[in-house]
Amino acid sequence: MVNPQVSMSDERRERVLDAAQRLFLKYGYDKTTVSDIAHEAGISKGAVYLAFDSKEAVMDALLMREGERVQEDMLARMRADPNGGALFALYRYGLEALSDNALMRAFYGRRREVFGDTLRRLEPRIADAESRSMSVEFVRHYQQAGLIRPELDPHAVAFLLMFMRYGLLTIDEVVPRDQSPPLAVIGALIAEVLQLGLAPLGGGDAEAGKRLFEALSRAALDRLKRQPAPPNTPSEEGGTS
Amino acid sequence: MVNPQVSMSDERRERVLDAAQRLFLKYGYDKTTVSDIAHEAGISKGAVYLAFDSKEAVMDALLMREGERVQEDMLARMRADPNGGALFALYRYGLEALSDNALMRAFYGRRREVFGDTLRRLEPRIADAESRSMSVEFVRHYQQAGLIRPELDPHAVAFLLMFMRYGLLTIDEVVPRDQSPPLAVIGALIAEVLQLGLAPLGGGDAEAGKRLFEALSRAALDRLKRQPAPPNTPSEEGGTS
DNA sequence: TTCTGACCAGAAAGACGATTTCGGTCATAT
DNA sequence: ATATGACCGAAATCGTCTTTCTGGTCAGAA
Repeated sequence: MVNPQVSMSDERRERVLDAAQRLFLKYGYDKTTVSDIAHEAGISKGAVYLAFDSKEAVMDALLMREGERVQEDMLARMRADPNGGALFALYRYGLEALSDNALMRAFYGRRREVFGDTLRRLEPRIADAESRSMSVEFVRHYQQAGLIRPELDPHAVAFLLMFMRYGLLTIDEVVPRDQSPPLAVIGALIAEVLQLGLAPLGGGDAEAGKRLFEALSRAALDRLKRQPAPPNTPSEEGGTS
Repeated sequence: MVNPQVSMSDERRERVLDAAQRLFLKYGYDKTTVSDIAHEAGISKGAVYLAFDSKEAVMDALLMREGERVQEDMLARMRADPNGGALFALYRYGLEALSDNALMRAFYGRRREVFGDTLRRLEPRIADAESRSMSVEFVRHYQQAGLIRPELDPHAVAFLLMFMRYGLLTIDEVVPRDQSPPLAVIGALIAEVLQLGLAPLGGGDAEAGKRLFEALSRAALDRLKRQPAPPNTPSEEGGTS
C-alpha cells in the first residue's frame, strides 16, 4: 500500500510536518485544522492529502520524526562525551535531549492541551516508548555490563528511572520551566546522584556502556520502524447485547 | 469568629470528615452532595452546617486533618528507625507516609477526578505544601547540619527532591499502582540512591538530622495552622478596563 | 502530471427554554 | 440548646433544534 518509490515530495512532507508541529504546539491537535496546516505550510489542503493519508497520519509521522531526532540528539551528546557510556551520562543525555524537544516533552507528559482526543490513541505508543527506553531488560543489560550494581532489583531500578523521568518531564505543569534551575544543572545533578547511587564503585567500563547503549537503542528504533502502522482503535464502545 | 470553646461536637466533626473522605475519594468532590455527606455520617444536612461553614470548609478541614496525619505518620516512622534522621530515611518515610494516605496522594497528584472544580482553589496550597516540605531552605539547613554535601547547589537538590516525589506520586496515572514494584522496595531504593548520591561520606549525624527535621516540620505545621483561612479566589476573570 | 479549492456528509458547537440539582438557610420540633 | 428537613434561588443539566465546522474527496485548472 505504501508507495516504495520516494518521490520529490519529501521536502513537501517535511514542510507539512514543520507546519503541523508549530500549530499543534501552539493551538493543540484538536484546534488545528488541516486547512490551517496547509496554509501554514504554504500549500493547499489537497496537497496535504497527497503527502499524508489523514490528519492522524500527520501526527504519527511527526512523532516518528521527532522521536528519531531526539534519539539522534541523545546519541550525539553521548558520543561527544568521552565518558558518555556511563549510566549517569546516558540517562542525563536522554533527559536533556527529550527536554529540549517541546513536542516529545508534551508527548511523554501526555499533555492533553497538545494532543487532544488523539491522546487515547497514542497512549499505548507512549507506554511502549517509555518501557523501551528504560525497561527492566535495559537495566539487566547494564547490570551484566557492570554499569549498574548487580545486587539491585532491576524492576525497582527501572521503575525509579521511569518515574524520575516522568516527574522531570511533567513537573513543569506545576513549576513553570523558567522558575526551575537550568536543565544543565539538573542534568548534572541527576547524573551525579545516579552514578553514585546505582553504579558500582569506580563507575564501570564507560566504553562498554557506550557500545551497549548504541546497539540497544538502534535495535529498538529499527524494531519500531519495522512496525508498519499503528493499529486503528476506532474507539470501540458498546453494550453486550 | 471561630468559636474558641470546643464543644462536644468534635466527634461529630470527625464523623463528617470520615464520611466526606470516603465519598470524595469514591465519587469526587463535585459529585458528592452535602446531603450525601450528611447521610453517610448518619446526621442531617443541617447538622453538617452546624459543624462546618460550607462544603469547601469540609474539604479544607479534611485536608488539614489528613495532612497532619501524614506528618504524624512520617514522624513515627522516623522515630522508630534509629537511623531515621539521615536524609535518605527522611525522604523515604515522607514518601511512604504520603503514599499510604489516599487523599493526600490524590492531593499532591492534583487528581481532578477527586477534587473537581475546587482544585483550582487548592492549587496554591498544594504548591505551598510542596515547597514547604522540600524547599531550598530545607536543603540549606541539611547542608549546614552536614547531612547533604555542602558543594551541591541547594536549588538543584530541592528541585530534584521535588520532581522525584511528584513523579512517584503521579505516575500511577500511567502505571497502575499494582503493576509497580511494592512501595517498600521503591522506598528503600530511593533512600539508598539519595543517601549515596547526596549525603557526605559516612552519612552525617543521624541524630542531628532527626532533631532538625522534627523542629522544622513542627514549625512548618504551626505556621500553617496559624494561617487563619485560605483566601477566597472567586475565579476572578475579566479585562483590564 | 501536479496541484487546487469548491464541495459534501457527518460531527461538533451553539441556542435556549424546561427541568432538576444542590449549597445553604431557617422556621420548627425535640 | 441541638438538630431536622422543607424550602429557596442560583446554577447546572437535559433535550432538542439549528448552525457552523472540518476531515476528506474529486472534478477540473495549471
